[in-house]
Amino acid sequence: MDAIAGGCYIAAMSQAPANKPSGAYHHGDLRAQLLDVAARLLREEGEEGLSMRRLAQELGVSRTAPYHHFSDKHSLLCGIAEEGFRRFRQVNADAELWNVDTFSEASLQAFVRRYVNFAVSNAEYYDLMFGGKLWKSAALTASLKAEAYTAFREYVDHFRQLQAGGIFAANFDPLRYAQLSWSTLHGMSRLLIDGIYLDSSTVEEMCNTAAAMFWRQCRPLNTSG
Amino acid sequence: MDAIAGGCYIAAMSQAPANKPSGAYHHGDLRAQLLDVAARLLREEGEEGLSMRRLAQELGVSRTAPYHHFSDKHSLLCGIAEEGFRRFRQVNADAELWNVDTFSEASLQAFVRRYVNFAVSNAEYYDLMFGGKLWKSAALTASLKAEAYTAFREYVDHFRQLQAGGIFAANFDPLRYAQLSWSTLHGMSRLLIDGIYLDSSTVEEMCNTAAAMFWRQCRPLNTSG
DNA sequence: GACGTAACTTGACGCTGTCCAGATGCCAAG
DNA sequence: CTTGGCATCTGGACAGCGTCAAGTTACGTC
Repeated sequence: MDAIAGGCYIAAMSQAPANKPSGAYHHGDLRAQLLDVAARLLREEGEEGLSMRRLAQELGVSRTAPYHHFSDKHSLLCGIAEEGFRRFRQVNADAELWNVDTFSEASLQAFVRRYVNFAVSNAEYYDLMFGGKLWKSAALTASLKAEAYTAFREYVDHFRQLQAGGIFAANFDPLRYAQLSWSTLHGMSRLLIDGIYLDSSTVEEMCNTAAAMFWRQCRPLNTSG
Repeated sequence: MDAIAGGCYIAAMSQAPANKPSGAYHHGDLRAQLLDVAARLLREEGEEGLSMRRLAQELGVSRTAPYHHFSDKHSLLCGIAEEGFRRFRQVNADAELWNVDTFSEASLQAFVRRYVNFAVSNAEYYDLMFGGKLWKSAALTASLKAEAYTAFREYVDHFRQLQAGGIFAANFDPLRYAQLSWSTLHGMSRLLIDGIYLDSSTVEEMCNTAAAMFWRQCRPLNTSG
């Protein structure tokens, strides 16, 4: 018992050691591992597969050890969501996609596919990032709130910049457009994740149809009234 | 105790008595009341406010009494969802809305508003009807499955009939269109319910924008290519 | 009045999140 | 080297959960 608990028997050095400001004491970066294993449990067995006790057991520590890194289960979930937003950045990140000069229906298509693909293949994060479980609780971690707002602001900003570039109709409202298109993306993702669209073979076609709809919606009308 | 539990002291006759095949024995239609109170608990305190034990206590019966009407908690939730679909019917029901001769952007507007309004003001039902909690479990009640598929088929059929009426573009795919528009409706509803769109004062405007987008999407293009 | 059966109760089991009081082991100051 | 402080970790305990098994009540029907 002493021999096991005593040393840093789990390699915490495989990644850059300067990455973790205060990890690697007894167990070796337990906090990061809690987040990882928790996400894995969520992915593999769903919401009910994750319990604080089992999480601890999975990592070979006592039931209450996780509480020294997360004040409660809610705060652990916030931590997972935060990690999700960190991964989510790359969906919005590709500057070329939102380039004013090259922006086209194909750009929208690529973006829609990216978004839905992220949501589906990171469902365990997506659920927490944009699900009522955390948001309805009204007690989001400050850092999580910041991540979330940043993500949405970036999304809206893309449309603002495109409009500033003059490629949208004059009465185009970037904020409204962002909300609406995000609703569609979110709805598609949710229905896919939740298994309500059983037939996921048509996902690509649906993404293209969505992109076509977005494209049509953001260009000037050909007829008036 | 005997006096209370003995008689049908709760009026089960206020509705048509033929409605319930096997209710009103000791407690007086416990099954229906379980569904009602469970929905109320969900509405008032969220998912975590509903437990089988508390539900029983709330109705003044023993912990396990509910298990004689629902085999487990999952099946109770299915029952609630089913009731939700029963209430949902009126959203799709208005035949005038889908009348081929009078169909217009205003019809879509009215429908979108109806859908979102139903979702938001029946959130406790909506969550179960279209949420992963039940659908991912892959063990839906047969009756619930039937209700759900009927609801979606009716929705798609509206668009099929409109296309048969010749008011859509020839290459218009009713199924794809139904999936996509439903995604948008579902996404808006979820974001509102989950408190991610904090500003619900712009809901009406968003609904109108969505209807405009749907309308634009289902009419023939003015330009080709 | 007797009986079958639906409705209900009580006790128990293992699980959960979390509080609490202590134990352990590292780092830095004396 | 010793000492103290502190982050980390531990085990016990408590209330609550879903649910199973066995027993009890009360009704409708013969």
